[in-house]
Amino acid sequence: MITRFPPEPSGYLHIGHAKAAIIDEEYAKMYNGKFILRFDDTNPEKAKLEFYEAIKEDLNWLGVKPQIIENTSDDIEKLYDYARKLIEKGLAYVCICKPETIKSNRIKGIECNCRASKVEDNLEKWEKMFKVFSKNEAILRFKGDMKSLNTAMRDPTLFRILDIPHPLKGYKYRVWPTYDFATPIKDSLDGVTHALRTKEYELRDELYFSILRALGLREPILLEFSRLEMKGSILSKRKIRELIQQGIIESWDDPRLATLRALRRRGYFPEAIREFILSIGVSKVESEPTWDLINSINRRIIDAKAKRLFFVSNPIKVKLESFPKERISVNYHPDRDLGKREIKITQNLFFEIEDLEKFNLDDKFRLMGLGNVRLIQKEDLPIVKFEGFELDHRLKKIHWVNEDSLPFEVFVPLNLVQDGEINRDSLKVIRGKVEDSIKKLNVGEIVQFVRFGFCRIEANNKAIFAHK
RNA sequence: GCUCCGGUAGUAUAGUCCGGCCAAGUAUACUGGCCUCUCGAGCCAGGGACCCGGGUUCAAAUCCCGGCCGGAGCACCA
Repeated sequence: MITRFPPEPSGYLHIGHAKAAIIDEEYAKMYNGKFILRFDDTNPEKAKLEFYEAIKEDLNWLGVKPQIIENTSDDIEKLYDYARKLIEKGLAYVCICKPETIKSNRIKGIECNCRASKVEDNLEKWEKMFKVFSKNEAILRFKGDMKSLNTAMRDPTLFRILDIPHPLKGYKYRVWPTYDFATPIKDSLDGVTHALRTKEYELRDELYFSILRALGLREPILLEFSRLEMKGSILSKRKIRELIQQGIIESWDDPRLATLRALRRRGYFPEAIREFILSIGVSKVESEPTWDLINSINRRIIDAKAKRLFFVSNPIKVKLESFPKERISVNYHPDRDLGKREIKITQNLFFEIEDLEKFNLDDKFRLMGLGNVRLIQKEDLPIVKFEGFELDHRLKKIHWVNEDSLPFEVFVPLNLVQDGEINRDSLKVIRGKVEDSIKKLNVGEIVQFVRFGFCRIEANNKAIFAHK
């Protein structure tokens, strides 16, 4: 079994691409086959050099490892040969009608005069496409069926003229094949046995096989699956570009997006993405999974690895009285041995104001890792008095930081789409103080801020929230 | 509009091809309880679904017909 993942190098990969790539790879693995990464770079107007590398990087991070990496643009000459064969067989013709005419004829199901021209004329015009004609003056079309109910069969375009440099080939070619022509031939030539693609291509199956049959080439098995949508997210390249232009989001790795780069920034593990994709499966059912599904998988994976740290939002200064020790030692994890950190007990501590407000004067509660305290003054500078170390499960427990704690920001991505509308306020910034042991951790580490959630450290003063 | 493809709990899926073991399994979410130095994890329990209508059959989530709803395609993009 040989499968292939054919992204166009015109943007960053998102979780929808991950679905295709992972399914392709898993199928090949299951049958001890091969998996090909093919850059579908037949449109020099869209392909950009940076994306070839970016896509490889992202796939590598995802843990998807192709055995073969190739570009459709490496085989343009072969595709020219097949085009010529088709013309010689009278199965393709050069159309010199105006684009508008072609369009309206297609809608009406009318054949144009070019379709009736002789093979020799077509061959001559085909040659002229390389030198004489310019863009929009001539295209090579497949002789399908202008009356077919399947509009993909109404003499689709096989080659068009594009006078723009290609990121890999420069000005070497100006006649470029379309997806509809390049894909079946490449698949067949590459030995692809099972070509998987998303549902919106279903109507093109007939064309795919017609081209292969016309050329006498081996026919792979075509399989389609539904496109992945995520609740509250935007995957469309076009729409993301608009959002960036409008300044609503910052970049392609904005944590509100579902690009692989964004997921990585938030602390999603590749294993979680894979498990999630496999749980979704390959059916044609249109579904819109919620983030809960992937979050719970990711949580299971990172729960064991994430150090627990105290981050206090909306801090309020509170005086601590009668504490007998100068420093305490607190484990990084409740049940895994991830080490511990020393915390200096300063005269004043900081609590979350929301926590403090819930307590009444004389209430007893516990400062996690430190001990039990009683609130003996609530106004002005609140004061708590130490009352002992012994654990009492009935006591409410809160987290806290000391005076050496550092200013810190957590970026919390919310749904970018809410009730069908773009939510402009979808990136919440929560400011607060974090214990200074954050300095010992590395950028990229996943932590759990106690009673807050899992976050990935982005800098020594900033983290991005993944999920609860 | 025409054509094609879908429709199982709130969400995502298993089961549909080859009808019976499905008074429908699992995950997630939710609710309650236990446990816990986190609002995290873990454990236990609970409610919750076969789009509708006909037909075939001893038997239908599964096969057939009709309808309804949803999505996609109709480019010199992929």
